[in-house]
Amino acid sequence: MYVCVCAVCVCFFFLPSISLPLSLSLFSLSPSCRKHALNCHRMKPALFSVLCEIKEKTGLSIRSAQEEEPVDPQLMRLDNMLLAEGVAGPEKGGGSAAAAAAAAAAGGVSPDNSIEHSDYRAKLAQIRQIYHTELEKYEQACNEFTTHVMNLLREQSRTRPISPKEIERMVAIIHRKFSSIQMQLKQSTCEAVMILRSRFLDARRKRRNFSKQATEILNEYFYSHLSNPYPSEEAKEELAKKCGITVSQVSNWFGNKRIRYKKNIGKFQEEANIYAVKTAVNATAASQNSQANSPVTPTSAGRPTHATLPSRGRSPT
DNA sequence: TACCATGATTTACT
DNA sequence: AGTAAATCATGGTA
Repeated sequence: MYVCVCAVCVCFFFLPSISLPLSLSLFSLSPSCRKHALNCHRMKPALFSVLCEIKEKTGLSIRSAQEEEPVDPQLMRLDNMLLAEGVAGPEKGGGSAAAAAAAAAAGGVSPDNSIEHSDYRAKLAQIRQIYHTELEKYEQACNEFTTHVMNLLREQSRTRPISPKEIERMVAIIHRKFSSIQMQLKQSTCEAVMILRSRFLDARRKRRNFSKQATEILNEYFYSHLSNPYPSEEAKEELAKKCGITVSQVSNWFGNKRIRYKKNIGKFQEEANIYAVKTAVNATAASQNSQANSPVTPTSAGRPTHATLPSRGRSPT
C-alpha cells in the first residue's frame, strides 16, 4: 500500500470526493504518478501532516457539520403509535393499559372488555414479539456494520488523512440508512396493529352465539352449582379456556343465565334436569375411574333442581 | 318477517 | 369490583 503525495496526485485524490475509496483513487492514478509516488516516499510524513492541515482548512469535511439530523415527524408518529398500542415501550402494565385505553377510545367500548379479549392480546403480543426481534436484529446489524466501517476507516487513516468528523459523518450515514429500514419495520408493524384492531372491533360488534360445546360446558357448571352459581375468578378462567371465550364473556353468560333462570325457573326445568343427569353420570364415571382416590364430592350433582338462587347484589326494585 | 334466544352493554346497587 | 336488572342488538328459525 502506498500513497502518492505529489501535487498531481493530491489533487486527484481530493477533488473527486473525500469519500471515494482509496483504492479507487489509486486506481485512477496515471502510471507516471504511480512511479512518482514510489520515488517521493521520503517526504511522505511531512506532507501527510500538511495534507491533514489543508483538508481541515479547506472545509472538505464541512458537510458533516451542516447535516444535523432533523427529527422525522413521520418516525415520531410511528413511535408514538407503537407506544400507545403497547407494541413498543415497557413489556406489561403501561403498554397494555395504553393499548386498552386506545382501543376503548377508538371503539367506544368498555376498557374491561378490550383488555380481556384474549385473542386480541395474544395477537398483539405476537406482533410485539416479532417487532422486537426484528428491531434487535437491525440494531445488531447496524452496530456490526458501523464497527466494520470504523475499522476500515482506521485502516485507511494510515494512508490518507481522515478526520474524526469524517468518521462521525460516515457513522451518521450508516445510522440513517438503518433507521430508514427500522422505519419500514415500524410502518408495517403499525399497519398490522391497525388491521388487528379493526378486525377485533368488528368481531365484537357482531354478536356470535357460542358453540354448542361451550354452552354445554357453561350449562353443566351452572346446573351443577345451582345453589351458588357464582364461579370464582379461577373457575371463570378455566371455563373461558375450555370454551374458547374470554373471562368477560363467561361473566356475561353467568349474569344472563342467573337472571333468566331466576325469572323463569319453570322454563328452564327441563334443561336443569338434563344437566343434572349428565353431571351425575359424569361424576359416577369419574369415581369409577379413580376408585383408589377419595370419593369425589361433586358440588350438587344429581340433586333436585328446584333450587332458588341466593340473592346478591341489589335487591329487586 | 315476526318472534324468540342469546350475547353484550348500561345503570344502579352493595 | 362484582352483581342484578333492564335493555339493546343481533342470530336463528318457523
